[in-house]
Amino acid sequence: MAPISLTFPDDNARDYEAGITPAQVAADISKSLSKKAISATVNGQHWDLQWPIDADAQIAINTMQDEAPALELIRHDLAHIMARAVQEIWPDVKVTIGPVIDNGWYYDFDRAEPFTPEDLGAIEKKMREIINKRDPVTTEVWDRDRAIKYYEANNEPYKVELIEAIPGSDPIRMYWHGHWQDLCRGPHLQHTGQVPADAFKLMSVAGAYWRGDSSRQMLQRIYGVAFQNKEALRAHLTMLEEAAKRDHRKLGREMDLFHMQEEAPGQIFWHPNGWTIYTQLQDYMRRQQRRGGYVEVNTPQVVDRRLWEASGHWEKYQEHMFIVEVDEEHAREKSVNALKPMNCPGHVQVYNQGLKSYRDLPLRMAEFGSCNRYEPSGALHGIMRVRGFTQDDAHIFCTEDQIEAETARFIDFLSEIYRDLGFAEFKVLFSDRPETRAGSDEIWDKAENALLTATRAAGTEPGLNPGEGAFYGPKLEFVLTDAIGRDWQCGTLQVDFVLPERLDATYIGADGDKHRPVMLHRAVLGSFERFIGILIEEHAGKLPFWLAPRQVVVASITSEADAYVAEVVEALQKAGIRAEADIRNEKINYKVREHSVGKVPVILAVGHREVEDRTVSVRRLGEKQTSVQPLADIVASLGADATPPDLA
RNA sequence: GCUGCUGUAGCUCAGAGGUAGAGCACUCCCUUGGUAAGGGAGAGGUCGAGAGUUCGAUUCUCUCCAGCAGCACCA
Repeated sequence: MAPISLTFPDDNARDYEAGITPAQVAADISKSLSKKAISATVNGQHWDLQWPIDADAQIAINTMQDEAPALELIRHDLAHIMARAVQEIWPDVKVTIGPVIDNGWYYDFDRAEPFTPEDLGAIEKKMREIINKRDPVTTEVWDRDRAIKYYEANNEPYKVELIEAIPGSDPIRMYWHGHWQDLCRGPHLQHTGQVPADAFKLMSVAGAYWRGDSSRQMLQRIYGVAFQNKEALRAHLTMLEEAAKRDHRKLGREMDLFHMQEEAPGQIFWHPNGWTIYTQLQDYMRRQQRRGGYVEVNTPQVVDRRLWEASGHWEKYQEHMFIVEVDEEHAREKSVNALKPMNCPGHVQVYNQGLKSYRDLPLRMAEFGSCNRYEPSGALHGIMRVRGFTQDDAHIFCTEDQIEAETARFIDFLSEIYRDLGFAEFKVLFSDRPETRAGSDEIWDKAENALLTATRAAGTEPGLNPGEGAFYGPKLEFVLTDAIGRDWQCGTLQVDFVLPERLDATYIGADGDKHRPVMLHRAVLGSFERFIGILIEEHAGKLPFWLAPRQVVVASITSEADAYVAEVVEALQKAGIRAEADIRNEKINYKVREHSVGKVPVILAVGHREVEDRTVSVRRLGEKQTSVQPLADIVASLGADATPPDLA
């Protein structure tokens, strides 16, 4: 074999025979490294200690001190160890796939009986036994037919299907954890004992479709989390507990913001407190939109099917629409209507009134559009995914040449609003052309380039969602994250070549001929409902002062202060502050606790001293310290705090 | 929509084949208390809905509805 040169992170190089494995390299360096090694990084690629190296390369030997490879291996080996444990307990269970995910892994199984929470305990116990056995991990590359025959003989049809899907040029890699075998691309640890036995936990079982296809077998997926040590696991579990306290459904109850009930699934009963947030946000958005060059319109809720047929919704979206048929006896006309699931067709109707000139473009038409969509029952989630919601929707009618400038303008617009609302960071995703689509490649090129160029010009490199664009055009998604790390699309910008055509929108160009405008569908918040949900979770209920539904509670310490409490409340209200009195016959401790739990940002306590001095004792949410201030001062400073960011 | 789990007082939850309990919240009384729960009394439930088994069902079975987790969906 020809010698090869391996270069280490310290830039020293050593010569080895081609085909040498990192395990041998580690052994060559030192006995202790050989024991501690978990994997290698070869030319930037994560490399199993058993894989041969055939050419000159950069190499680093990883140990448990190297966080990224360590975590990947711990989680990946645990996926295999869990699958082995399951098959040792229930030999007839069929195994499928088990990848590493954020914080842990999952593995999908085909088993007739459901896994119970008690089963999870039994599996965990078995996993620890396997870890304690310190079984060696070994790997071989097999011939494709041999691997298929092997799995057919072992009655593992899912593995056969996986192999059939592996491209012909790729090796079929087999792994063994002790006697237990799995198809896997690797890499893995040296032996099961390298996995920390006290730093993982099985979390839950849920259904998952085989290969993510809802027309296929539903499997049982077991989720686990794992870390490098017990402390990190504990920290993660604590974080989950803390996140649960920020859940908008819980805070919505505690802060008396809204409720939902069986009779109206996926729809929200807003309480006075919640509706205050909603209207504050809407007022703010309305001001921003005016400033941003939008005109505001409003369009009908219940619309004859003819329009939905023309727009294409009847064909493509009907299963998500609430269809309204009036009882024939009462119907004036026997039409079939649908509640609008989107505002776009309505906006085109407004656009189509009167001839438009190229001088009218870009025309930015906004609506706080109430939409109803029959979302699948399993998709509903608090106020974040609902069946009745209001979008801060707008459609920009423009020419192809204006797409880029309008996109840039929109990203600026959205960024400022997100910043005002406390979201300095957000993800941007770019979805390009799907396989089935309308419009020529030429026009797609143009639209995709416009979106990308404008996004990059705004200083953001979007993530790519390949092939996930709508059939009518590419899109940008602006994604925010909830308390437990689930992503929610809020803002969006979508180019649409199709709807103007279908609904015959035109403008007269400088040449005197009719032309088709392009439509940009765009939303900043997405929907008020979802955005408020995110806002609550982001702030753990402690909303910025200007959005807080109850900004100030003035609490009496003694009933002799009642008259002064009323005076303070009135002064605050005159300054535009949402203030209320609490003169109940309760101790100040009780009142402070109750309003703190209710996330009221400022509590003003008044007793004899304050009445005497015409002051208030100020306590801000989350602070133990109080300060005494003259009434006039606090009215002025809270009045300033209450000013929305765009008016400050 | 699919898989699994759950549904008892306004909230958080306990309970059992013989028609229900706690804490908090609520109402009243006592208490006027200085920054996260003062004391006492009282009221409050068709045990998610319907059907079946049973002498008897809130408890067991089935169907439906809703919620939760995940998957699929998300113009």
